[in-house]
Amino acid sequence: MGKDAVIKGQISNNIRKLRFASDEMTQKELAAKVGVSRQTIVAIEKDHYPPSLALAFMIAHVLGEPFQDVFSYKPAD
Amino acid sequence: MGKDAVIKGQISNNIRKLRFASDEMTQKELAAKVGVSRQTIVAIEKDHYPPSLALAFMIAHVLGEPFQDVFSYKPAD
DNA sequence: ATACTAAGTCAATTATTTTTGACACATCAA
DNA sequence: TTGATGTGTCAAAAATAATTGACTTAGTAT
Repeated sequence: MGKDAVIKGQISNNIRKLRFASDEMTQKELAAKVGVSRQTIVAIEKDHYPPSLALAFMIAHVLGEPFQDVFSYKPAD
Repeated sequence: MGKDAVIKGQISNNIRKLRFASDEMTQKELAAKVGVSRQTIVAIEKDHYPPSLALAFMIAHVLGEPFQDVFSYKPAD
């Protein structure tokens, strides 16, 4: 019931950094390229909730970075 | 409306193989270790739907394999 | 034959992710 | 000032992931 999703372990991402590294790509452009709404990109960048696995893969692909350079996971235990 | 999820690009996984490689771990055991139901593991192994990003990370972690050795993505374009 | 384990399936429900549309705010250019 | 762009936020709805419980099938053991 919390506003933000709680995960076992912690997922983080570098989308924002990599977006700027990738010719200053805007949220809107990234959203269009991966086929989701701009709000979805905002939410993911700000860790309001994690992307689906498919979306995570597409984002890494569009940013031209290996998956593990975009998303990382730190186990709880 | 389709029974199985359709993704842009193709996600596949080696959970089943790695489960056996990991001391013949059963679906039930894997489910318990990652904290989901057995049916969820069945569904993911059989590609009925993809796991959430968090679950994907936890599965890789429990199987003791790098993420990219468990899940792979083949872009549509 | 009976029982147990592993795996698969189905339906119905709950939880989470994603969408749309609207609005706000700051920066920059005309 | 006016307009455009980039970002952030909210609420309601739609789509998808995950749950529970029940049932089936195959293999293997007692």
